[in-house]
Amino acid sequence: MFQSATKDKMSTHIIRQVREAILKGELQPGQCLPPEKELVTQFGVSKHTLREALRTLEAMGFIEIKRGAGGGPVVSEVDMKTTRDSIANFLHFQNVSVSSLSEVRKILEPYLARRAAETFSAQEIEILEDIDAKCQAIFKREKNIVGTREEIDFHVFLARASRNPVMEMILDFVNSILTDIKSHMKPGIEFSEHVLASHHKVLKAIKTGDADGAEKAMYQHICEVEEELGELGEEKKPTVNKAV
Amino acid sequence: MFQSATKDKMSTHIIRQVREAILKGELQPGQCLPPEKELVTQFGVSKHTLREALRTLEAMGFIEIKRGAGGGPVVSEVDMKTTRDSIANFLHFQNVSVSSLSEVRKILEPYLARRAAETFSAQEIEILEDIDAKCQAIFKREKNIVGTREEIDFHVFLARASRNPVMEMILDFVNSILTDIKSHMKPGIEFSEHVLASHHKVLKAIKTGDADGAEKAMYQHICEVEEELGELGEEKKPTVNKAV
DNA sequence: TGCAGATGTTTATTAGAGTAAATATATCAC
DNA sequence: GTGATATATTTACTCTAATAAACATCTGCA
Repeated sequence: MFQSATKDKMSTHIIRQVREAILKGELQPGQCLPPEKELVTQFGVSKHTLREALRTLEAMGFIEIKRGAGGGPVVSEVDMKTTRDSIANFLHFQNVSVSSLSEVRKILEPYLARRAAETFSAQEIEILEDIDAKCQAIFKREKNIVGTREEIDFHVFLARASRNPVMEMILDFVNSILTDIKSHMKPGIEFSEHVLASHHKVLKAIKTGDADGAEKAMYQHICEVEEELGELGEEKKPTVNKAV
Repeated sequence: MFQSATKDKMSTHIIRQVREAILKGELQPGQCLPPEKELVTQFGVSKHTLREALRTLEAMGFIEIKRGAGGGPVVSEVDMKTTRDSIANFLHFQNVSVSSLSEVRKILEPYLARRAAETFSAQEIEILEDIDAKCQAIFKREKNIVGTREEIDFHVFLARASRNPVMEMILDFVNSILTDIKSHMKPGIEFSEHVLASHHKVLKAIKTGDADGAEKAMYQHICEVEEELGELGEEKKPTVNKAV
């Protein structure tokens, strides 16, 4: 009914103003904000207060701060990494498990594989083959692909090709968190072998336009991963990643 | 290969330490951290530096800070609100649209409706009826249910009942963002009427254990919403929410 | 008992000064 | 001129010290 009369903190005002300016498009990603010294006078607050506000905006992913001449706060798009970390932190406090992640995968990914088989252009197939080749190369070198970005990319690319940013984001964080759990379980060499073989089966079906085959192969791949990880003992929470 | 030799900022060290302590469970949600004064001596940094670190941890959702006697930093679970905002901010910079959100819904929600019809207990059905009743009550009062939490709850509860935190989170943010877009489009009274009628159809199928019916009704509901919003003109980005 | 005020604790904000890092610019050798 | 090196400048980062505001609790008076 009435507006709350509680005086917010000064830094909150600053955060809100900058945030809204960015979301409204008045401040575009890439654009520089004035340096501390000037912002202090513009907002009429002390350096300390201003810096706290900038720190918060930085944590939210709205700005990056560079030092040195020509540096200062720069507006940036909120990126997947910031968001992924937030999701991972949230799920850490829920009972996220391999099976809960796998359930989501089993619904979404076969759908995406089918779509890929039906709609992929020659170029898209080439990219997917590239990703697959990179995985193979890593495996030859390291005898392990668990925990690499490339392993995830195979799945995320199917989502990216759908041109649906929501789908892509979901695939990204589900696979990232799952991979994080995996790498703590330290599966053996045969696990990576199975993954590569499955990817290959999916890829082949997509290449030949075999929608049913792609859907089935993907479903089976996810089930296999879930089972093999289940055998590897009790599931651990996604633990501390490097992010700060 | 070698560890990066770049000196991180002092506040980064503090953030990492506290964050890891919380993720490892050494610091439990609800637990109080020592007041600024003591943290300053424990970390051996100035008050300013410490406060910046606390501000960042606050933005990440790991702590809350209360002022006054007995106040201070309190460890808290990273909650859905923090995470939802982060996702909304991220998707703001992608081309999220009603159709991209609807595509995800069309895959996940019919599945959940089917599952509900197959497995819901009498108690769970009662809760769902309660939510539905609340929606009806709001509609009678306001002639509009768009933008209310109750509208979302109907969908999120189906996910919550699946006991899959990942699923629940996805349903929460997809429906929250969609509702945010909706409320900016200001659909008329008949839109709310259609939504309520559709919810009722889904509810009825779940109550009678009609899995096929529930699945189909939910799918149709989502398509209907997508179409009606499509007619309402070009889609707008999810705009500024109140969060700070 | 119950209310008003005093007291102590803790965060919020300010001011000012000095340090360290990154960049830009000028200088010098060739 | 070109390239490398030194210098200067810009900018964020850190620290100290002190005041103001919020909050909880205790105290004393009616």
